[in-house]
Parts: sequence; structure tokens; C-alpha cells
Amino acid sequence: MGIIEQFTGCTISPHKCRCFEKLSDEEQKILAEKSVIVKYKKGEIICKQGSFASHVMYMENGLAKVFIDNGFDTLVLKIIPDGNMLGLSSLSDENDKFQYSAMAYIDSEIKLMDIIYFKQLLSQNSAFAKEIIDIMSNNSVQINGRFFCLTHKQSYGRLADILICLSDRIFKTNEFVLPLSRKDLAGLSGMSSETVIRMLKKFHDDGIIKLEGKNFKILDHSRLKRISEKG
Amino acid sequence: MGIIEQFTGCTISPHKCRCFEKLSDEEQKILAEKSVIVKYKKGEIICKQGSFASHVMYMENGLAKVFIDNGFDTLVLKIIPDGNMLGLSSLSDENDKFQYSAMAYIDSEIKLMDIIYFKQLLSQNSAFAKEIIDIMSNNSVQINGRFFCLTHKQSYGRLADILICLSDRIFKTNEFVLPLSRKDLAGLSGMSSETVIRMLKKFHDDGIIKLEGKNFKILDHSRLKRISEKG
DNA sequence: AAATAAACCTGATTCAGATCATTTATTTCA
DNA sequence: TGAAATAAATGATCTGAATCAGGTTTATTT
Repeated sequence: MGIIEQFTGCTISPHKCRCFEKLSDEEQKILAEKSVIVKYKKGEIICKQGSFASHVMYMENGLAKVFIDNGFDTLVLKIIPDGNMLGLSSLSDENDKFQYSAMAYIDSEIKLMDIIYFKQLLSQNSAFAKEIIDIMSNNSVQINGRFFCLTHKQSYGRLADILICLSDRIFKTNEFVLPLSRKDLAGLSGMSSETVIRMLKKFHDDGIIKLEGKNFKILDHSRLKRISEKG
Repeated sequence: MGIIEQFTGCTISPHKCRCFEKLSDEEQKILAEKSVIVKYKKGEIICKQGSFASHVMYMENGLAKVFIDNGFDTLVLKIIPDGNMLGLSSLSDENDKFQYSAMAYIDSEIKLMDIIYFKQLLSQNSAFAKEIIDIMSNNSVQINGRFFCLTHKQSYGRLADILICLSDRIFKTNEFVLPLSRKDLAGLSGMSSETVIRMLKKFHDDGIIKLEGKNFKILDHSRLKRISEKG
């Protein structure tokens, strides 16, 4: 069997977005002219699945979720923290609509870049295109890991994953104020909010985390890790 | 709420792979020199998750599944029919390993293209790179649909999806010999083989399909479609 | 500050689908 | 061709987590 691969429900790509470095000064200047920075308040919709994609986005600072829905159910595909791109899957000429919706978890600043010029950059600057391919392939690895996690781990493992992700990759500290509601956590870990609440209580009672309202702290990181791993 | 989007567990991308048309005669010639066609027998492993990715692949003819596993469980990400690319997510410089395994469902012929030259083509021919981006974004849309389906539809809907996919997109006829075992179908629809067997029997008894051994026929396509849609 | 709404919590119930245990059919290959 | 292995089928049982129903606390609005 060999090495046992570990998949997590965390969807923060470790990939650093380096694509803009590949642009010439001139290209950067034009791109800047063709871009605007827009502020979104917590809870605001950033883009809507099915609507015409007139731009590609870059999260300057903030936190958002990317999700799809069929009118009844919702699936959170990934979280977008600082320095991540949004809307790349609309670069295909066949998919000129947004393939997913995005919503700000907290107040966020997002750069909107004209998609026509962005596509032109892809065609004229292959180093840039190569970087975009890199980002997309990293994204797909990330999504696949989350896919595996949500279909094969059970609830405790999935919730542990999300908590570890928030702590390790987003806030980079053991103690923080949860910006997400229990319902948000439920969406992220693919379960009902009642179940999330029960499990958080269990983690709390077991001394794995400390949770009072929105004040959150991981007390036993290695135990949480073990729960995440054994699913 | 607007239009209600339909997601299916089918993972055959409708996208036609046009990337090679974008290469010059010279580039095509060199690529051909750097490629080999390999025949895989039913059940053979085409690439192995975690091993070094020395090439990008193209399915000349055959049928394969792409899957990830953690040593215990397996998740089928997609099916690869004729004319599809395989291994694109290893184009990123950070992911020089195969991100997934692939196995031939039936005897298949696959073109293996040297990944170094393939990457060079991306860097020197931006129209080619743009086509690869198109393929990748179509792939991600496809995977997201499957992700939604496996996490939000229940078993009958998921199985119906797979049967419709096989019929409409792969064999393009209502009646064919199933190349997949019940266990394969279980893997594809993310459930146990016992459940698959029971549900196939139900579909059969209800007159929706006809199934004797491996001989398969869809009798009531619209009813199957309805089952797929309502989950 | 009162009214309303939203988020949070808890217990009871239910159920889809997994798992387990066997039996029967079909392949495989010695 | 016959033994062993694999795949298919079926029944019985179990369980993780959803759903439902109700209550409490915390935010928001007026």
C-alpha cells in the first residue's frame, strides 16, 4: 500500500499566488487600470452562480466561502483567505458564467479584474498562463482532498479538520474569536448545525477545545489531529 | 433563487479536447516523438497516486477511472473516456507526483507524453496553454458537480446518475453490456455494493431498467431522469 | 427599553444506508 | 473438468447523523 495519504477537509491552498510577478511593468499597469477594489461587508454576496462572469477576483484581505447550490441544498467548496484567486473556472470560453457563488464571511476587500484583459494576458504571456495553471492544479488537489474528506470521514473527523484548518492556516494561532456561526461551521463540515453544536460540546467537555460563545481555543491539538486522521 | 442548477454525478466532461490543434506542425512532430502509446488491460493500474509524474496522458480509446485513496477508503473522482486528458494536475511545479491513481475499466490505449516537453509547450505556446486552462476549468466544474451529487443526493439519485451517464455519454445507446461490476458501480456512486444490488433490483422490478447479469437496458429513461433530479 | 429576530442549545425520534452473515452464481485456472 | 476464488444476491441488524420540536440566550431593530 505504501505511504498513507492524508486528506483534510481544509480548503486553504498552501500555494502562494505568484502569478502577478510574471507580468511586465506595462502589463501590471494596464491590469491595474482595468481593476477595481471593492469592499464587501460580512454576509454580502461577492459573485452569484450562474450570473455572467465579467471579472476574475483576488482576495486582498478578508475571508469568503465559495459554494454551489441547487436551490435546496448548499455545498461549500472552499474558503478564500487573503491572497487567493476567485473565479478562475470562468476563464474557459465555454463557461462564461460563474460556476459558483461566493459570500464574505467577514468584511473583505476584493480586487475585480476585467476578464477580457485577463484572458488577453493569458494569451500573450505564457509564464503568466503557466502560473494560472499551477494555481488551478493546486486548487483541484485541494478540492479533491475536501471531496474525499466529506464523503469518507465521519462527522467528528470533519469538524476536527475544519477547526484545525481555521487555527493552523487562517488565524495561525490556537486562540481566536470565531468569525463563523455554528451554521457556517455546519455548512463547512457538511452536517447539520445541531450536530455541530453537540460535537463542539463534546470536544469542549473532553477538554480538547475551550469554547465560550465565539471565544475559541484549541487545548489539545494533537488529540484533535488524531480525531481528524482516524476520521 | 432563480434558475435551479442541476448537478449530476456523471463525470464525463462534454468538453472536446482541442488543445493539440493549437500546436504548430513542428510542435506536433516533436510531441509525437516524445510520446508513446501504451496498452493497458482491464484492471491494470495506469498511474499511481504519489508516484513521480513523468508524463501527461491522453486516452486514445478505452475507459478508466481516476481515484484517490488513503489506504482504507477509495473515492472515484471521475471517469476517463476516449479523448480525455489524464494527469493535468501534475503540471504544477509543486506537484510533481500524481495526485491520483487511475485504473483501466476495460482494455485501453493511452498516449503518454513527456511532461517536460509538455510543460515547455505550455511556456512557448500560449494558445495551447489557454486550451489546457479551458480543459482544467471544465474538469473542475465537472468535479464540483459530482462533489455536490455525492454529498447531497441520496443513493437512488446517485445510482440513477451513473446509469444515465453510462448510457448517454459513454455508450450513447440505451442497451449495452455493463463493463463494470456491481462493486465498481458502488465505488462510482459512493455506496456499498449490497446497496447497489438492492437498488438495481428495485429499478428492475419497477420496470425502469432491464438487467440480466451484465446485459443492461434502460426501459424508462425519463423516470430515471426524474429519480436523478429529485435526489 | 421593549419588541422582534436570529443564533444557540437540548432531547426525542427516525431513517437511509452500512455492516455482517450466508447462500448462490459465475469466473478463473490448475 | 473440477476445485478454488471471485462476484452477486438477500436477509437481519445496527448506527451515525438528520430531522423535528421545543426552549434559551444573544443580537438587531424601532
